[in-house]
Amino acid sequence: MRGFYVSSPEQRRKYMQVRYNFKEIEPKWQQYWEENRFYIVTEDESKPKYYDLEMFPYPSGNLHMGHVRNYAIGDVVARFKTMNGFNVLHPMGWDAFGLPAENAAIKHGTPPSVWTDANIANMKQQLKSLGISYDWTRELATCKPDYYKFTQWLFLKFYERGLAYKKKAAVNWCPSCATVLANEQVVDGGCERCGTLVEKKSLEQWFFKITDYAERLLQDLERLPGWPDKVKTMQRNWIGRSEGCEFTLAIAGTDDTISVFTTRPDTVFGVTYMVLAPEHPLVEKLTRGTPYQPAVDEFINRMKYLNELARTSSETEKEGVFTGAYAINPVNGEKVPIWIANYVLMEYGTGAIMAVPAHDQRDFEFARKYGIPVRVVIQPDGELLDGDQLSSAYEGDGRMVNSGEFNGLSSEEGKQKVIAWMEARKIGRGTVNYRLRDWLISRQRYWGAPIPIIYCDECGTQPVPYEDLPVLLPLDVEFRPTGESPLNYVDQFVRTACPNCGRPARRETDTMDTFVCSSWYYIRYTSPRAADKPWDKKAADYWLPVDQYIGGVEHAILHLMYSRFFTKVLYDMGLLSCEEPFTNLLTQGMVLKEGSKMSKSRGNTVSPEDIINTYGADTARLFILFASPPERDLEWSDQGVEGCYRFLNRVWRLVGDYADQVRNVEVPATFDNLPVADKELRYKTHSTIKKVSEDVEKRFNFNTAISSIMELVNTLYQYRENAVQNLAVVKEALDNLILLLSPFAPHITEELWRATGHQESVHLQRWPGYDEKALVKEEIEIVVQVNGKVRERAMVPANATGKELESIALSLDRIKEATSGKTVRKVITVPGKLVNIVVQ
RNA sequence: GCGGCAGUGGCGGAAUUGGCAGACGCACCAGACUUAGGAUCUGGCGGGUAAAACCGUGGGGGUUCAAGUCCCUUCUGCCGCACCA
Repeated sequence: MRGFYVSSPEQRRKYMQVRYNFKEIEPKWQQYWEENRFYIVTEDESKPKYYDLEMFPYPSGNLHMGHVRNYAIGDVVARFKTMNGFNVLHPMGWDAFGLPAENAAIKHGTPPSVWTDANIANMKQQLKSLGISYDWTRELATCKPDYYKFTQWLFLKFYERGLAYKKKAAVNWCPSCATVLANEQVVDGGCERCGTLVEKKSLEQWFFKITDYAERLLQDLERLPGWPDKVKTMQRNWIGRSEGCEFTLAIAGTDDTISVFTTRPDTVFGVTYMVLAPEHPLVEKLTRGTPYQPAVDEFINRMKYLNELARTSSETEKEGVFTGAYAINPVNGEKVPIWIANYVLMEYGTGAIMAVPAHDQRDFEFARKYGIPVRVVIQPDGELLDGDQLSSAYEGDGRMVNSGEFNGLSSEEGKQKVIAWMEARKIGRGTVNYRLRDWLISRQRYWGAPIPIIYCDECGTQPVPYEDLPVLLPLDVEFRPTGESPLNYVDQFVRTACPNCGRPARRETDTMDTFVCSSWYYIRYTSPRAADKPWDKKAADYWLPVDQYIGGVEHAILHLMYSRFFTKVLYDMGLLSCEEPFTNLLTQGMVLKEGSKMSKSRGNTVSPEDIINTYGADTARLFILFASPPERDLEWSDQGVEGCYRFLNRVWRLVGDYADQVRNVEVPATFDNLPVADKELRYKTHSTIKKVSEDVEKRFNFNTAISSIMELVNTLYQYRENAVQNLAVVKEALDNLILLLSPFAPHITEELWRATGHQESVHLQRWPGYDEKALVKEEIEIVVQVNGKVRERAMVPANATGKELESIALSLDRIKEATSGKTVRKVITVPGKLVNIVVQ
């Protein structure tokens, strides 16, 4: 370790003299805070509440720098709010179900529960060594029966409401994790966790009906001014609302119909063909026994073996085959050919489209490839489009043409009129479609909350009665190398009695997606030991919603949308009083080293434990907050850490040197007739209070808050050079320095606070206010510009008017020089800032 | 392709409402103290010049007395979405 290498005992002794002993003071104060129950809170109606929450971690075994950043940010907020008189709830827990525990079990033979408990113990100790102000009495772990009992309880509530249902569906299957994935967990066609290419598999699975809430999830984003626009935009895109019209077309020569969804009913006269998704149920019926069947079957088979990515990428060339069937366009009675094509998806809309090549780029490309006519039915102003000449589709607005009775209408009017026309004939209606799909929550894994369902041959699917919860996960299970969930082999688990008829029945062996567990943990924290209900409503009503939520932007869609969904459902059930769980959201950036994300595979990780051992928790926290504003990525720098360590030592020496002198000094309420040097120190003290308060409260810009504290320290070092010093002014500066620094570096400030004569903990103090009078300056420096370039600076009375500034500026020697022989055309004055003289 | 964010010294970053570009820190240089320094303190530190002038916030154009900040255009990087009818 640089800085700690010393070669002789004398050197070591001298060395240690100038460095504070964090190894002694950090554990000392951590123990003191814990013994004195500093951070344990209860509901208190006399104070405003503040719920400060950081996303709880998966207990992988070790804290990484991203965690340290997350929790350091949260702790500054918690301590700052506490000092400002809020009753602050700041809890921590463990998102403890999940696949890594099973992988560890297979690899090392350790049961997932044992492995997880050990990891939690280790990480908890690491968190404690950071000195974060958590109320540990509220600790929870989602893998414990007293928690997942209520995850199951909530599942049953959803089931009762028809919001949990089972259906057979083509689902995303990760062959490596041997489980299904939610749509949200498929990234670029691969598994979010391991990257393996996802396959489609048809399985009976449990879903949560999040689509019922699509509109509210979208609308209520408006109610979240405290969220970053970026996250709201991502959620909006994910929900993917589009307004349009669904209508049916008859199939020529049959009694069958095809339903389609379109956002452009105004182009319906431009339909020159139809497309069904290859999986569309009508395809077989239309082609069976026809000369077209072999080609169609061949095409469908080929599509089946293409993975999702290749199939749905916009890069993929459009292709398709004609089915031999025709549909009747209801608006003009035309017969149009029905094709199947790769670019139409069964999952969206009705799985079938009307194709208008003149006004849809995808249809255009397909039509050109297969020689299908392109008919213009929308003409933009000042242009005359010709379907045969077009080089791309015209997707903009215009006037309807070739559209019978609708000719001349604008696209906007046309949409309304065509929908009305279809509604009048009962063949269609205006509808809204969402890209959002229902949330698939089944996982074919062991280490998760069992889905509380029983299958009885007589009674069918039966929910486990509430009084039988929790459905306990057996802890002694055998992992076989089949990749299959070991729950399937545990007879005592699978075999049960039907709650309805009492006959032998089987338990569901799938467990729930861990995102279910993390969708309600912030509620459980409000009454974590409630034994007969998931939470105490009074406690939840007192604390919720979370005032400040802090975590990585990687959860922008999944966790944050699921939690919003849960909150809305629970609100509708009357179990919660708020409709949105997180009032303010801060998405922190990543911690990088050498420009890329820290990861074991890259070998560029920095261990928080090592940093804490070498420099102490205060230094680690300070650096990570100082190096970059929280929402931006942070480049790790060992030298930067060193710099923060140096700064804390500088504070330590400064306060230490003054400690004996100021210990018994009283700071008066007002100061009168101070000399300039003392006034300037007071100005710095109070302007720093103001700056740090605003940076922390309004902007979360901890980096600039810390830099202004550094400036105060620099000013104090300079003041210390003065022969005559006012110890009351010094004490005022030191007290405030320690108070301002305390949320960032809680241990060293506690030690120094006591050293300067205070009996009570620094963390029980009020956040300092600033003295407006100390910020008033009689004289200030202004800048004098000629033609926008700085030519001189001048000290002027702080309250000088524009006119006065002008005459002062024009009387300055350098300005006279710079303007001599030129005509003054204009003088701009900004009181308190500058004068700009425009000359020709 | 669409949407969003960003681009400022050798580096991390600051400039909050259009008003002194580069706060603070790192690195570097010099001095002091010193048996010693990888400790500490003091000073310097965008380019340029003897000193000035002058140039400088990815590039080009514009608005303005004044632009890192506003407008147009363009390049680069990152993130999200991506055949969603």
